[in-house]
Amino acid sequence: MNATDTRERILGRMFQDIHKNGFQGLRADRVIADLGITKGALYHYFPSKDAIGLAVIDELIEPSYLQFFRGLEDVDEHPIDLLQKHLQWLANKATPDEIHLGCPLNNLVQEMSPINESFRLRLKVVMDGMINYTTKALERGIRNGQVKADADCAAVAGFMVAGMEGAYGVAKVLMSVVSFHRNIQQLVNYLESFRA
Amino acid sequence: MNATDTRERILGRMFQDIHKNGFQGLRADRVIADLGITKGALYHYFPSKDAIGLAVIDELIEPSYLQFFRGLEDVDEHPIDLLQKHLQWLANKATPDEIHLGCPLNNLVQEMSPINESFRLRLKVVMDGMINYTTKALERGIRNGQVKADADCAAVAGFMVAGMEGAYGVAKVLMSVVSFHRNIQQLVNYLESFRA
DNA sequence: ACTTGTGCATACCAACTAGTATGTATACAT
DNA sequence: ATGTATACATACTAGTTGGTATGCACAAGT
Repeated sequence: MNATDTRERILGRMFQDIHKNGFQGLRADRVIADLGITKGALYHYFPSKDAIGLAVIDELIEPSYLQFFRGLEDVDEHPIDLLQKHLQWLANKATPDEIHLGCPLNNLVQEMSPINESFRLRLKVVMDGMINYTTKALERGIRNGQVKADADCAAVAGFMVAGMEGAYGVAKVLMSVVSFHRNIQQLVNYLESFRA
Repeated sequence: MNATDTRERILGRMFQDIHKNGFQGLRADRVIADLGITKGALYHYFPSKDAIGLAVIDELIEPSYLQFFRGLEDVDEHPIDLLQKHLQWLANKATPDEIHLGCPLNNLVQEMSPINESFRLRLKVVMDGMINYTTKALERGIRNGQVKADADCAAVAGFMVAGMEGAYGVAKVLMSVVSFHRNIQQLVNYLESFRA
Protein backbone atom coordinates (compact mmCIF):
# COMPACT_ATOMS: atom_id res chain seq x y z
CA MET A 1 0.00 0.00 0.00
CA ASN A 2 1.79 3.11 -1.13
CA ALA A 3 1.13 6.67 -0.07
CA THR A 4 -0.98 7.95 -2.93
CA ASP A 5 -3.21 4.90 -2.64
CA THR A 6 -4.12 5.73 0.93
CA ARG A 7 -4.75 9.38 0.13
CA GLU A 8 -7.00 8.48 -2.74
CA ARG A 9 -8.86 5.88 -0.75
CA ILE A 10 -9.54 8.50 1.90
CA LEU A 11 -10.70 11.05 -0.66
CA GLY A 12 -12.95 8.53 -2.35
CA ARG A 13 -14.76 7.59 0.83
CA MET A 14 -14.98 11.18 1.93
CA PHE A 15 -16.62 11.94 -1.37
CA GLN A 16 -19.16 9.19 -0.81
CA ASP A 17 -19.95 10.36 2.70
CA ILE A 18 -20.29 13.97 1.57
CA HIS A 19 -22.45 12.85 -1.33
CA LYS A 20 -24.95 11.35 1.06
CA ASN A 21 -24.66 13.47 4.20
CA GLY A 22 -23.41 16.78 2.92
CA PHE A 23 -20.19 18.41 4.02
CA GLN A 24 -21.57 19.49 7.36
CA GLY A 25 -22.91 15.98 7.82
CA LEU A 26 -19.56 14.43 6.98
CA ARG A 27 -18.08 12.64 10.00
CA ALA A 28 -14.39 12.02 9.61
CA ASP A 29 -14.48 9.45 12.41
CA ARG A 30 -17.12 7.44 10.58
CA VAL A 31 -15.10 7.40 7.36
CA ILE A 32 -11.80 6.40 8.87
CA ALA A 33 -13.45 3.65 10.91
CA ASP A 34 -15.02 2.44 7.69
CA LEU A 35 -11.65 2.48 5.96
CA GLY A 36 -9.96 0.74 8.88
CA ILE A 37 -7.45 3.53 9.34
CA THR A 38 -6.89 6.07 12.09
CA LYS A 39 -6.71 9.79 12.62
CA GLY A 40 -2.97 9.64 12.21
CA ALA A 41 -3.36 8.69 8.58
CA LEU A 42 -6.12 11.20 7.95
CA TYR A 43 -4.37 14.22 9.40
CA HIS A 44 -1.14 13.15 7.78
CA TYR A 45 -2.72 13.86 4.41
CA PHE A 46 -5.20 16.62 5.22
CA PRO A 47 -4.71 19.51 7.64
CA SER A 48 -8.41 20.02 8.34
CA LYS A 49 -11.94 18.98 7.48
CA ASP A 50 -12.28 21.97 5.16
CA ALA A 51 -9.19 20.83 3.26
CA ILE A 52 -10.86 17.47 2.70
CA GLY A 53 -13.93 19.09 1.20
CA LEU A 54 -11.91 21.35 -1.04
CA ALA A 55 -9.76 18.45 -2.20
CA VAL A 56 -12.87 16.48 -3.05
CA ILE A 57 -14.07 19.35 -5.21
CA ASP A 58 -10.71 19.99 -6.87
CA GLU A 59 -9.62 16.44 -7.43
CA LEU A 60 -12.82 14.49 -7.92
CA ILE A 61 -15.79 16.72 -8.74
CA GLU A 62 -14.19 19.33 -10.95
CA PRO A 63 -12.42 16.90 -13.31
CA SER A 64 -15.39 14.57 -13.69
CA TYR A 65 -17.81 17.39 -14.45
CA LEU A 66 -15.63 19.44 -16.75
CA GLN A 67 -14.26 16.55 -18.78
CA PHE A 68 -17.17 16.48 -21.19
CA PHE A 69 -17.53 20.24 -21.45
CA ARG A 70 -13.84 20.83 -22.10
CA GLY A 71 -14.07 18.21 -24.80
CA LEU A 72 -16.61 20.36 -26.65
CA GLU A 73 -13.71 22.44 -27.89
CA ASP A 74 -11.88 19.60 -29.58
CA VAL A 75 -14.54 18.16 -31.82
CA ASP A 76 -16.35 19.38 -34.90
CA GLU A 77 -19.62 17.54 -34.42
CA HIS A 78 -22.87 19.49 -34.29
CA PRO A 79 -22.89 21.11 -30.83
CA ILE A 80 -26.57 20.43 -30.26
CA ASP A 81 -25.98 16.77 -31.11
CA LEU A 82 -23.14 16.66 -28.62
CA LEU A 83 -25.16 18.29 -25.85
CA GLN A 84 -28.21 16.15 -26.49
CA LYS A 85 -26.09 13.00 -26.50
CA HIS A 86 -24.53 14.01 -23.22
CA LEU A 87 -27.94 14.57 -21.68
CA GLN A 88 -29.14 11.20 -22.92
CA TRP A 89 -26.02 9.63 -21.53
CA LEU A 90 -26.64 11.22 -18.14
CA ALA A 91 -30.21 9.96 -18.19
CA ASN A 92 -29.24 6.43 -19.19
CA LYS A 93 -26.47 6.01 -16.67
CA ALA A 94 -28.52 7.37 -13.76
CA THR A 95 -29.24 4.59 -11.29
CA PRO A 96 -31.91 4.95 -8.60
CA ASP A 97 -29.15 5.26 -6.02
CA GLU A 98 -27.53 8.13 -7.88
CA ILE A 99 -30.87 9.86 -8.23
CA HIS A 100 -31.64 9.46 -4.54
CA LEU A 101 -28.31 10.94 -3.55
CA GLY A 102 -28.51 13.74 -6.06
CA CYS A 103 -25.91 15.54 -8.09
CA PRO A 104 -22.75 15.92 -5.96
CA LEU A 105 -22.05 19.32 -7.47
CA ASN A 106 -25.57 20.60 -6.90
CA ASN A 107 -25.62 19.22 -3.36
CA LEU A 108 -22.49 21.08 -2.38
CA VAL A 109 -23.60 24.23 -4.13
CA GLN A 110 -26.86 24.41 -2.22
CA GLU A 111 -25.27 23.56 1.09
CA MET A 112 -22.02 25.45 1.06
CA SER A 113 -22.42 28.53 -1.11
CA PRO A 114 -23.82 30.80 1.59
CA ILE A 115 -21.57 29.64 4.42
CA ASN A 116 -18.11 29.10 2.98
CA GLU A 117 -16.69 31.36 0.33
CA SER A 118 -13.76 29.05 -0.47
CA PHE A 119 -16.19 26.31 -1.33
CA ARG A 120 -18.43 28.62 -3.31
CA LEU A 121 -15.60 29.97 -5.43
CA ARG A 122 -14.38 26.53 -6.42
CA LEU A 123 -17.90 25.33 -7.15
CA LYS A 124 -18.51 28.47 -9.16
CA VAL A 125 -15.46 27.66 -11.30
CA VAL A 126 -17.00 24.31 -12.17
CA MET A 127 -20.41 25.81 -12.93
CA ASP A 128 -18.88 28.64 -14.95
CA GLY A 129 -16.84 26.10 -16.86
CA MET A 130 -19.86 24.05 -17.77
CA ILE A 131 -21.76 27.13 -18.92
CA ASN A 132 -18.88 28.81 -20.75
CA TYR A 133 -17.74 25.77 -22.69
CA THR A 134 -21.33 25.16 -23.72
CA THR A 135 -21.70 28.78 -24.77
CA LYS A 136 -18.60 28.56 -26.93
CA ALA A 137 -19.81 25.35 -28.53
CA LEU A 138 -23.11 26.98 -29.44
CA GLU A 139 -21.35 30.03 -30.82
CA ARG A 140 -19.26 27.75 -32.98
CA GLY A 141 -22.52 26.19 -34.08
CA ILE A 142 -23.78 29.59 -35.19
CA ARG A 143 -20.61 30.23 -37.17
CA ASN A 144 -21.00 26.84 -38.83
CA GLY A 145 -24.66 27.41 -39.62
CA GLN A 146 -25.74 24.59 -37.32
CA VAL A 147 -27.41 26.76 -34.68
CA LYS A 148 -29.98 29.48 -35.24
CA ALA A 149 -28.16 32.74 -35.78
CA ASP A 150 -30.34 34.66 -33.35
CA ALA A 151 -29.86 32.22 -30.45
CA ASP A 152 -28.63 33.79 -27.22
CA CYS A 153 -25.91 31.22 -26.65
CA ALA A 154 -25.04 32.25 -23.09
CA ALA A 155 -28.70 32.17 -22.10
CA VAL A 156 -29.26 28.77 -23.69
CA ALA A 157 -26.11 27.34 -22.12
CA GLY A 158 -27.01 28.70 -18.70
CA PHE A 159 -30.50 27.32 -18.95
CA MET A 160 -29.28 23.90 -19.97
CA VAL A 161 -27.05 23.67 -16.92
CA ALA A 162 -29.79 25.03 -14.66
CA GLY A 163 -32.23 22.56 -16.16
CA MET A 164 -29.86 19.69 -15.48
CA GLU A 165 -29.41 20.66 -11.85
CA GLY A 166 -33.12 21.24 -11.47
CA ALA A 167 -33.84 17.83 -12.92
CA TYR A 168 -31.49 16.21 -10.43
CA GLY A 169 -32.98 18.15 -7.54
CA VAL A 170 -36.61 17.38 -8.23
CA ALA A 171 -35.91 13.73 -8.97
CA LYS A 172 -34.05 13.49 -5.69
CA VAL A 173 -36.96 14.47 -3.47
CA LEU A 174 -39.45 12.53 -5.58
CA MET A 175 -37.06 9.57 -5.67
CA SER A 176 -38.06 9.18 -9.26
CA VAL A 177 -35.79 8.15 -12.08
CA VAL A 178 -38.78 8.63 -14.34
CA SER A 179 -39.03 12.29 -13.40
CA PHE A 180 -35.34 12.70 -14.17
CA HIS A 181 -35.71 11.09 -17.58
CA ARG A 182 -38.71 13.25 -18.37
CA ASN A 183 -37.01 16.48 -17.48
CA ILE A 184 -33.86 15.58 -19.35
CA GLN A 185 -36.04 14.83 -22.37
CA GLN A 186 -37.65 18.26 -22.05
CA LEU A 187 -34.18 19.76 -22.05
CA VAL A 188 -33.33 17.80 -25.17
CA ASN A 189 -36.46 19.18 -26.81
CA TYR A 190 -35.56 22.67 -25.66
CA LEU A 191 -32.12 22.39 -27.27
CA GLU A 192 -33.68 21.02 -30.44
CA SER A 193 -35.54 24.29 -30.89
CA PHE A 194 -32.23 26.09 -31.48
CA ARG A 195 -31.13 23.90 -34.32
CA ALA A 196 -30.71 25.92 -37.53
CA MET B 1 -46.19 38.53 24.85
CA ASN B 2 -48.56 35.64 24.53
CA ALA B 3 -47.71 32.04 23.89
CA THR B 4 -48.32 31.76 20.18
CA ASP B 5 -46.19 34.85 19.64
CA THR B 6 -43.17 33.20 21.23
CA ARG B 7 -43.65 30.01 19.28
CA GLU B 8 -43.90 31.88 16.02
CA ARG B 9 -40.93 34.06 16.81
CA ILE B 10 -38.90 30.91 17.43
CA LEU B 11 -40.09 29.30 14.22
CA GLY B 12 -39.34 32.41 12.19
CA ARG B 13 -35.76 32.66 13.37
CA MET B 14 -35.23 28.95 13.00
CA PHE B 15 -36.38 29.29 9.42
CA GLN B 16 -33.87 32.06 8.82
CA ASP B 17 -31.03 30.08 10.35
CA ILE B 18 -31.95 26.97 8.38
CA HIS B 19 -32.25 29.05 5.23
CA LYS B 20 -28.65 30.13 5.56
CA ASN B 21 -26.94 27.22 7.32
CA GLY B 22 -29.08 24.26 6.41
CA PHE B 23 -30.83 22.06 8.92
CA GLN B 24 -27.67 20.27 9.96
CA GLY B 25 -26.00 23.64 10.29
CA LEU B 26 -28.84 24.99 12.42
CA ARG B 27 -27.66 25.72 15.95
CA ALA B 28 -30.52 26.00 18.37
CA ASP B 29 -28.28 27.71 20.91
CA ARG B 30 -27.39 30.42 18.43
CA VAL B 31 -31.02 31.11 17.62
CA ILE B 32 -32.27 31.28 21.18
CA ALA B 33 -29.38 33.54 22.18
CA ASP B 34 -30.33 35.76 19.27
CA LEU B 35 -33.94 35.80 20.38
CA GLY B 36 -32.98 36.49 23.98
CA ILE B 37 -34.78 33.43 25.26
CA THR B 38 -33.57 30.18 26.80
CA LYS B 39 -33.74 26.47 26.24
CA GLY B 40 -36.68 26.29 28.57
CA ALA B 41 -38.79 28.24 26.13
CA LEU B 42 -37.52 26.32 23.13
CA TYR B 43 -38.11 22.84 24.48
CA HIS B 44 -41.42 23.94 25.91
CA TYR B 45 -42.69 24.34 22.36
CA PHE B 46 -40.65 21.77 20.46
CA PRO B 47 -39.67 18.29 21.65
CA SER B 48 -36.57 18.03 19.46
CA LYS B 49 -34.49 19.64 16.76
CA ASP B 50 -36.15 17.45 14.14
CA ALA B 51 -39.55 18.72 15.25
CA ILE B 52 -38.37 22.27 14.65
CA GLY B 53 -37.35 21.46 11.09
CA LEU B 54 -40.58 19.67 10.35
CA ALA B 55 -42.62 22.51 11.81
CA VAL B 56 -40.73 24.99 9.64
CA ILE B 57 -41.66 22.95 6.58
CA ASP B 58 -45.27 22.41 7.56
CA GLU B 59 -46.07 25.84 8.89
CA LEU B 60 -43.87 28.19 6.89
CA ILE B 61 -42.53 26.61 3.71
CA GLU B 62 -45.49 24.53 2.59
CA PRO B 63 -48.10 27.29 2.84
CA SER B 64 -45.97 29.94 1.19
CA TYR B 65 -45.04 27.71 -1.72
CA LEU B 66 -48.41 26.14 -2.38
CA GLN B 67 -50.46 29.30 -2.03
CA PHE B 68 -49.99 30.33 -5.65
CA PHE B 69 -50.31 26.83 -7.07
CA ARG B 70 -53.49 26.04 -5.16
CA GLY B 71 -54.87 29.30 -6.46
CA LEU B 72 -54.54 28.01 -10.01
CA GLU B 73 -57.71 26.03 -9.44
CA ASP B 74 -59.88 29.00 -8.59
CA VAL B 75 -59.32 31.27 -11.54
CA ASP B 76 -60.26 31.13 -15.20
CA GLU B 77 -57.36 33.09 -16.61
CA HIS B 78 -55.14 31.55 -19.28
CA PRO B 79 -52.93 29.09 -17.36
CA ILE B 80 -49.82 29.99 -19.31
CA ASP B 81 -50.42 33.65 -18.50
CA LEU B 82 -50.75 32.77 -14.83
CA LEU B 83 -47.59 30.70 -14.77
CA GLN B 84 -45.58 33.26 -16.71
CA LYS B 85 -46.79 36.04 -14.43
CA HIS B 86 -45.79 34.03 -11.40
CA LEU B 87 -42.33 33.44 -12.83
CA GLN B 88 -41.94 37.14 -13.59
CA TRP B 89 -43.09 37.95 -10.09
CA LEU B 90 -40.49 35.58 -8.63
CA ALA B 91 -37.81 37.19 -10.76
CA ASN B 92 -38.82 40.72 -9.85
CA LYS B 93 -39.05 40.16 -6.13
CA ALA B 94 -35.74 38.29 -5.90
CA THR B 95 -33.22 40.38 -3.97
CA PRO B 96 -29.49 39.60 -4.05
CA ASP B 97 -29.78 38.31 -0.49
CA GLU B 98 -32.53 35.89 -1.42
CA ILE B 99 -30.54 34.68 -4.39
CA HIS B 100 -27.41 34.17 -2.31
CA LEU B 101 -29.32 32.12 0.25
CA GLY B 102 -31.18 30.13 -2.36
CA CYS B 103 -34.65 28.69 -2.43
CA PRO B 104 -35.53 27.40 1.06
CA LEU B 105 -37.42 24.47 -0.40
CA ASN B 106 -34.64 23.48 -2.75
CA ASN B 107 -32.03 23.86 -0.01
CA LEU B 108 -33.82 21.45 2.29
CA VAL B 109 -34.56 19.04 -0.52
CA GLN B 110 -30.93 18.72 -1.49
CA GLU B 111 -29.71 18.46 2.07
CA MET B 112 -32.30 16.30 3.77
CA SER B 113 -33.83 13.98 1.20
CA PRO B 114 -31.20 11.24 1.47
CA ILE B 115 -30.76 11.35 5.22
CA ASN B 116 -34.19 11.87 6.76
CA GLU B 117 -37.28 10.26 5.33
CA SER B 118 -39.69 12.36 7.40
CA PHE B 119 -38.23 15.48 5.90
CA ARG B 120 -38.20 14.06 2.41
CA LEU B 121 -41.85 13.02 2.52
CA ARG B 122 -43.02 16.45 3.62
CA LEU B 123 -40.85 18.17 1.04
CA LYS B 124 -42.13 15.77 -1.59
CA VAL B 125 -45.69 16.78 -0.74
CA VAL B 126 -44.81 20.39 -1.50
CA MET B 127 -43.04 19.55 -4.73
CA ASP B 128 -45.81 17.20 -5.83
CA GLY B 129 -48.32 19.91 -5.06
CA MET B 130 -46.54 22.46 -7.20
CA ILE B 131 -46.29 20.03 -10.09
CA ASN B 132 -49.78 18.60 -9.84
CA TYR B 133 -51.62 21.90 -9.55
CA THR B 134 -49.65 23.14 -12.54
CA THR B 135 -50.49 20.00 -14.48
CA LYS B 136 -54.18 20.44 -13.77
CA ALA B 137 -54.05 24.08 -14.83
CA LEU B 138 -52.45 23.13 -18.13
CA GLU B 139 -55.00 20.37 -18.70
CA ARG B 140 -57.74 22.91 -18.12
CA GLY B 141 -55.95 25.05 -20.70
CA ILE B 142 -56.17 22.23 -23.22
CA ARG B 143 -59.89 21.77 -22.58
CA ASN B 144 -60.36 25.52 -23.07
CA GLY B 145 -58.32 25.59 -26.25
CA GLN B 146 -55.65 27.79 -24.65
CA VAL B 147 -52.88 25.20 -24.58
CA LYS B 148 -51.70 23.02 -27.44
CA ALA B 149 -53.74 19.84 -27.46
CA ASP B 150 -50.71 17.60 -27.78
CA ALA B 151 -48.82 19.12 -24.84
CA ASP B 152 -47.69 16.61 -22.22
CA CYS B 153 -48.99 18.62 -19.28
CA ALA B 154 -47.31 16.59 -16.55
CA ALA B 155 -43.98 16.81 -18.35
CA VAL B 156 -44.28 20.55 -18.90
CA ALA B 157 -45.34 21.15 -15.30
CA GLY B 158 -42.50 19.04 -13.95
CA PHE B 159 -40.00 20.80 -16.12
CA MET B 160 -41.21 24.22 -15.07
CA VAL B 161 -40.71 23.37 -11.42
CA ALA B 162 -37.33 21.78 -12.11
CA GLY B 163 -36.34 24.81 -14.13
CA MET B 164 -37.26 27.12 -11.28
CA GLU B 165 -35.23 25.16 -8.77
CA GLY B 166 -32.35 24.91 -11.20
CA ALA B 167 -32.45 28.65 -11.77
CA TYR B 168 -32.27 29.26 -8.03
CA GLY B 169 -29.43 26.81 -7.58
CA VAL B 170 -27.19 28.12 -10.32
CA ALA B 171 -27.81 31.74 -9.39
CA LYS B 172 -26.88 30.87 -5.82
CA VAL B 173 -23.40 29.65 -6.56
CA LEU B 174 -22.80 32.35 -9.17
CA MET B 175 -24.28 34.94 -6.80
CA SER B 176 -25.95 36.39 -9.82
CA VAL B 177 -29.42 37.89 -9.93
CA VAL B 178 -28.84 38.37 -13.64
CA SER B 179 -28.41 34.63 -14.14
CA PHE B 180 -31.65 34.04 -12.26
CA HIS B 181 -33.53 36.54 -14.40
CA ARG B 182 -32.14 35.02 -17.57
CA ASN B 183 -33.11 31.50 -16.67
CA ILE B 184 -36.57 32.52 -15.56
CA GLN B 185 -36.97 34.28 -18.89
CA GLN B 186 -35.95 31.08 -20.69
CA LEU B 187 -38.62 29.27 -18.73
CA VAL B 188 -41.16 31.89 -19.75
CA ASN B 189 -40.17 31.34 -23.37
CA TYR B 190 -40.42 27.60 -22.90
CA LEU B 191 -43.97 27.92 -21.59
CA GLU B 192 -44.86 30.24 -24.44
CA SER B 193 -44.17 27.44 -26.90
CA PHE B 194 -47.15 25.51 -25.53
CA ARG B 195 -49.68 28.26 -26.13
CA ALA B 196 -52.34 27.12 -28.56
C1' DA C 1 -57.77 30.13 49.28
C1' DC C 2 -56.07 26.42 46.73
C1' DT C 3 -54.96 23.59 43.08
C1' DT C 4 -53.48 23.05 38.45
C1' DG C 5 -51.58 24.02 34.04
C1' DT C 6 -48.86 27.15 31.25
C1' DG C 7 -44.73 29.57 30.06
C1' DC C 8 -40.78 30.06 30.73
C1' DA C 9 -35.42 30.42 33.23
C1' DT C 10 -31.30 28.09 35.19
C1' DA C 11 -28.13 24.68 35.65
C1' DC C 12 -26.41 20.69 34.15
C1' DC C 13 -24.93 16.54 31.38
C1' DA C 14 -23.61 12.95 28.11
C1' DA C 15 -22.22 12.33 23.66
C1' DC C 16 -19.99 13.69 19.99
C1' DT C 17 -16.28 15.74 17.01
C1' DA C 18 -12.49 18.17 15.02
C1' DG C 19 -8.09 18.47 16.04
C1' DT C 20 -3.38 17.56 18.60
C1' DA C 21 0.63 15.48 20.83
C1' DT C 22 3.43 11.77 20.79
C1' DG C 23 5.41 7.50 19.50
C1' DT C 24 7.16 4.32 16.10
C1' DA C 25 8.09 1.29 12.18
C1' DT C 26 9.89 1.46 7.68
C1' DA C 27 12.17 3.22 3.65
C1' DC C 28 15.74 5.80 1.90
C1' DA C 29 19.57 8.68 1.42
C1' DT C 30 24.51 9.41 2.91
C1' DA D 1 25.76 2.16 10.20
C1' DT D 2 23.23 6.31 10.82
C1' DG D 3 20.48 10.25 10.29
C1' DT D 4 16.11 11.69 8.28
C1' DA D 5 11.75 11.93 6.22
C1' DT D 6 7.56 9.35 5.47
C1' DA D 7 3.47 6.96 6.88
C1' DC D 8 0.99 5.93 9.84
C1' DA D 9 -1.19 4.31 15.11
C1' DT D 10 -2.63 5.55 19.88
C1' DA D 11 -4.30 8.32 23.27
C1' DC D 12 -6.07 12.42 24.66
C1' DT D 13 -8.39 17.11 24.85
C1' DA D 14 -11.21 21.14 24.45
C1' DG D 15 -15.20 22.82 22.75
C1' DT D 16 -19.65 22.15 21.08
C1' DT D 17 -24.46 20.55 20.96
C1' DG D 18 -28.85 18.46 21.60
C1' DG D 19 -31.35 17.43 25.30
C1' DT D 20 -32.94 17.08 30.45
C1' DA D 21 -34.15 17.99 35.33
C1' DT D 22 -35.77 21.22 38.22
C1' DG D 23 -37.79 25.33 39.89
C1' DC D 24 -40.75 29.19 39.73
C1' DA D 25 -43.90 33.10 38.49
C1' DC D 26 -48.41 33.72 37.08
C1' DA D 27 -53.00 33.02 35.29
C1' DA D 28 -57.20 30.43 35.50
C1' DG D 29 -60.42 27.44 37.20
C1' DT D 30 -63.00 25.67 41.50
